[in-house]
Amino acid sequence: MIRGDDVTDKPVILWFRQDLRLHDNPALTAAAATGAPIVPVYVLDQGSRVRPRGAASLWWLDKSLRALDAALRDRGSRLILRRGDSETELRRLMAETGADRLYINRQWEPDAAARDSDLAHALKAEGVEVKGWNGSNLMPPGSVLNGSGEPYKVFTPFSKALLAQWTPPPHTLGPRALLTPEDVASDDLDAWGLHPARPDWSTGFDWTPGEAGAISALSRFASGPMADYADGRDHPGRPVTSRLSPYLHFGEVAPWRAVEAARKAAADGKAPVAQAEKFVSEIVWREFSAHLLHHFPHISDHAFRPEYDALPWRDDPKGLKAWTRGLTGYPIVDAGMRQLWTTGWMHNRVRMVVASFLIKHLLIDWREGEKWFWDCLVDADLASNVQNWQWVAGSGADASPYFRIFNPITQGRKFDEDGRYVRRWVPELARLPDRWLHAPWEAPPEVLRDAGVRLGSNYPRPIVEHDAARKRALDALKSVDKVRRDRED
DNA sequence: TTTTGAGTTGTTCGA
DNA sequence: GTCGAACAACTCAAA
Repeated sequence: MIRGDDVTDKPVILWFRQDLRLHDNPALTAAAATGAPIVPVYVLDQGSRVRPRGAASLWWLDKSLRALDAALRDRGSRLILRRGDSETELRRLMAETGADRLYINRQWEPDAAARDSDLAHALKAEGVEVKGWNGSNLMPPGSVLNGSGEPYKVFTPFSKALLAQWTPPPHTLGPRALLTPEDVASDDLDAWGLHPARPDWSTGFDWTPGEAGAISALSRFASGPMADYADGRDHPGRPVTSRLSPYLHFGEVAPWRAVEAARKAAADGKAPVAQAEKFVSEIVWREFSAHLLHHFPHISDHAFRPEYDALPWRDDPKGLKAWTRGLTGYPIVDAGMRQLWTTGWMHNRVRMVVASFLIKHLLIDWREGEKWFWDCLVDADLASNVQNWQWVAGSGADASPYFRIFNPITQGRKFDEDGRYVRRWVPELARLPDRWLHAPWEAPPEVLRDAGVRLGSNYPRPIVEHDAARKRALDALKSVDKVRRDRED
């Protein structure tokens, strides 16, 4: 047989986006199976078609791209970096390399999906083969529907339906070797300046981005802390959460690997089934968020329940600033906001408390908080961020009822009962006895003095009073409820 | 079509 | 200190 100038020798472009891993990567597996040379590329596109990444997210991306490049080099390949408009850069790369195939793991966020769809149509019309796989979710968003063919709006039935339909995909190992053309130009990652300088605010970021870090975080979690997950996950001072969220966001581990690890730990007797399934349930919440954003794209910047967009939000720049800086005078809130700023992450329980405080105690639009989280979180994920903020606001699908207003004092006493969390992140209160730690303004003067706390001087007095703020929020939220009832009359 | 049961994470009040 | 009820009905999903 004469091969001649076989078209299969033209390279395949493997466009990495939120799938920065070599194992369990469907697009990579398919690309390797073609036997053709592969051009792995990441395009940094901070343009207008999708929401630009925030600063903490870019910090993570920087390290993750380095890890991916190193893993590819171990296999004789390397990561090609380009910056600019995705379509322009991919067309340029295809022209340079003669590639006529583009393989991707699909992105499900509506804006990214629309961009990809436009790109695929345009390229296909020019004879380019464009293929996509699902590499980021247990089930592709849009594929789980109720008996009437409608999207679920309640978590529990969604979860049951998803887990009933889902079957774990087989493992695929990353290829041992990848052939990549030598002469393809790449940007210099250092020149992208993704790591902060002047000042470097990331010195407290305690993370190992990349696939190896993801696998080790998962196995560490599954072999220990997961056994106490259902209860322990609520206590921010205990190291019981998986801390897998940024790895999942960037696709450094497939979510099905996390589910599999949980179930294997349960089968091996390392964790009770109920504890492992609680963790699986959190993975399914991630699915639910993606599913909701897919079906209801407007929720990225509007309430799922439209009447909530009419809430009489307060314009309060001083309150917002105090919240972002961790200077509200409520220790559990301040601890959370400082953990976020310092480490790029916040414990889930505390995320609810600080979100409830911003929305309900300060009556500030949830979108302000969502924006701040977007910029500060290494795990910033559009679907999850928006869904969770709307859950707290009460404006989302299957959301918290409007009269549920977290009491930051009670939450602190209940979930940070030994004060470990507050003392770590609000050191100026560290010497206060447990009894007063979550409400320092109630402490007798001599207790404050002995602990070195000077309210209004080295730690703020509460910027709002809980009872009054709670009543104000209830009134405002009732007015929303009235809007809805009036409209229905 | 109608009915029925259920619904992530809370707080406050009064007995 | 502990407990149940109220908060406020509503929407969803499935039988």
